[in-house]
Amino acid sequence: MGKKSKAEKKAKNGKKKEEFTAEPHEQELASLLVQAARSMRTVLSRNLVESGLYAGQDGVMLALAETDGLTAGALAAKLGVKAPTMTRTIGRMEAQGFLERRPDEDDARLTKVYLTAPGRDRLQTIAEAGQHSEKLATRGLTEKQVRTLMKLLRVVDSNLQAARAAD
Amino acid sequence: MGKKSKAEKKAKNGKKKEEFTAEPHEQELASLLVQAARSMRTVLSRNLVESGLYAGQDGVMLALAETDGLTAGALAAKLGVKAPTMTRTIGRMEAQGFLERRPDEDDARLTKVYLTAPGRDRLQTIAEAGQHSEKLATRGLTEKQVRTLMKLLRVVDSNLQAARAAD
DNA sequence: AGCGATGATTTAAACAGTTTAAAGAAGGTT
DNA sequence: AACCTTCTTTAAACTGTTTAAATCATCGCT
Repeated sequence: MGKKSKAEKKAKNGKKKEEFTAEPHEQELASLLVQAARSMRTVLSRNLVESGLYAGQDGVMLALAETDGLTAGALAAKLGVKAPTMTRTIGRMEAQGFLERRPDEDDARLTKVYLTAPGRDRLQTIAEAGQHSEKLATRGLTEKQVRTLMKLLRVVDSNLQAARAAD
Repeated sequence: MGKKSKAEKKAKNGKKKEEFTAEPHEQELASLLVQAARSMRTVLSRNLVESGLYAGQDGVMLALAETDGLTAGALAAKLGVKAPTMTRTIGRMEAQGFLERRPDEDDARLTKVYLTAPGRDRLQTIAEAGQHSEKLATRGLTEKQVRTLMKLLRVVDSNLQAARAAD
């Protein structure tokens, strides 16, 4: 790959600043978690793209699959994002035809969100994409380790959401 | 909170679509991981903002703290993003004065990235922000559980990066 | 009944993060 | 010298995210 030949000539640099070079650097949980999730998003996206969704939208679909007719605010809270974020996401997904907004009949301040028939058709694909990603991600782990990981992640997520809430 | 009073009148809706309402929904690893990371990003951002950084930039700083003078490509690979993403991130951080680009002396195709003095000054703050976020995130977990979590996350990340690479 | 407070949603504006595809620049090879 | 390869950057097009302000409906109180 024609790079080694140059690497050797590199001893003359003379700009070493090792007084600040950190030790092998104990990797932090924060970076690690964010990075693992970045990888997951990418892989998941690749598996979701065939259904016309992006990673991040699947959470909305799954939440509605469980409880159809959630309000925008409830969805935002459930996914841990702010209301305007959810408004935009819902808007995009509505434009794609996966869900629809209907005002609540009793309290017109509320907007409830429902899966459309085409949206419901995607649920299976979404579930499969998630499972496939999970399979790739957990290669070499035992089922018990996977359960442990999920349990720990749930604790971490719950802790962090609590910390966020304490604004 | 004046919402309960309305919730009761809601039995008449008549638009139930329970034929598709999923069971309590076994939460997937994929969603869980992505969501936990979203929370982490938010909390970490809050702790980083005082140093003028955004979550995601800290990874670049830490990588350079360990090995100053990495190439743009090496940074991208290390953080698991594509080259143009890294170009943009580096550009922003250079504009903020935390790092600088210098062409390699021997191979002008290579751009090496170095921490500036102000950048190096931030390292301590960044480390503290990470530690603080970690502390919040792991409340109620034993040290051993945290180590387990990190070990499992490393496996997952490594698996996923391998899967991504197999383009 | 009307009016002001409350609450939910949306708009607007401003960033960061990401990707793919294409263009540029420099090296190495024949 | 011409060509192919490698690394970086540009360009274009998205999604995700936030804060602050605007909109609008309901609720509670006088």
